[in-house]
Amino acid sequence: MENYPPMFPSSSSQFSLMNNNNTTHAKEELLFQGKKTTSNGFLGLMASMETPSSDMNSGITNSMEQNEVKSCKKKGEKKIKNLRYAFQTRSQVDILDDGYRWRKYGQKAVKNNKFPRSYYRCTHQGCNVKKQVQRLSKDGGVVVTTYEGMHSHPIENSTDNFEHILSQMQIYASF
DNA sequence: CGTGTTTGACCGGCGC
DNA sequence: GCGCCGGTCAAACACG
Repeated sequence: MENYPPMFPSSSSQFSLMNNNNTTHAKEELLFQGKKTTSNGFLGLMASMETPSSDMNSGITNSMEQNEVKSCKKKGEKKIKNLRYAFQTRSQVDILDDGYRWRKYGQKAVKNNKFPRSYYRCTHQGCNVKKQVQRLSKDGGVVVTTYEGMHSHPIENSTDNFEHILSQMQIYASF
């Protein structure tokens, strides 16, 4: 997996948290102050995608953050440079179906959090996109979804995936 | 029968 | 070196 075109328009709003004094739990804190650039209409999209999921929950606090994880494994540089996208969504359900098919492969309890974290992986062959879903112990209504990697294949489920919604939104927004 | 979930074991990195 | 901790594996299980 090299540089596939990311499915999220992610150009300018990029800040890396690797230089900060991130202790272990500072990473979760950073998710809250993700800069939302008004340029991409993506956040609005995310807002719209969680509404039809199950529970119109009206309060939307999602932030997005991307950091390229390079060179954090051993010494020097690293072969796999993963892109990580962390979303924070206010929803009652953990499963935010984005149109891809995910297989759960693990669940662990994290410290400083009473809710477990779930690990998912894309079921396409050759597609190593992973995501992990976690919710905050402080506010159980907030779900943090972290995508890792980029999909190298089209979306399978053509019905009500959010990219489909996005394309329609773009069509409508062009008027 | 195929596909996805559950869940304890396992493993590697890191701090002490 | 050891133990903790976060991430992954895989066998058993559930469900259509």
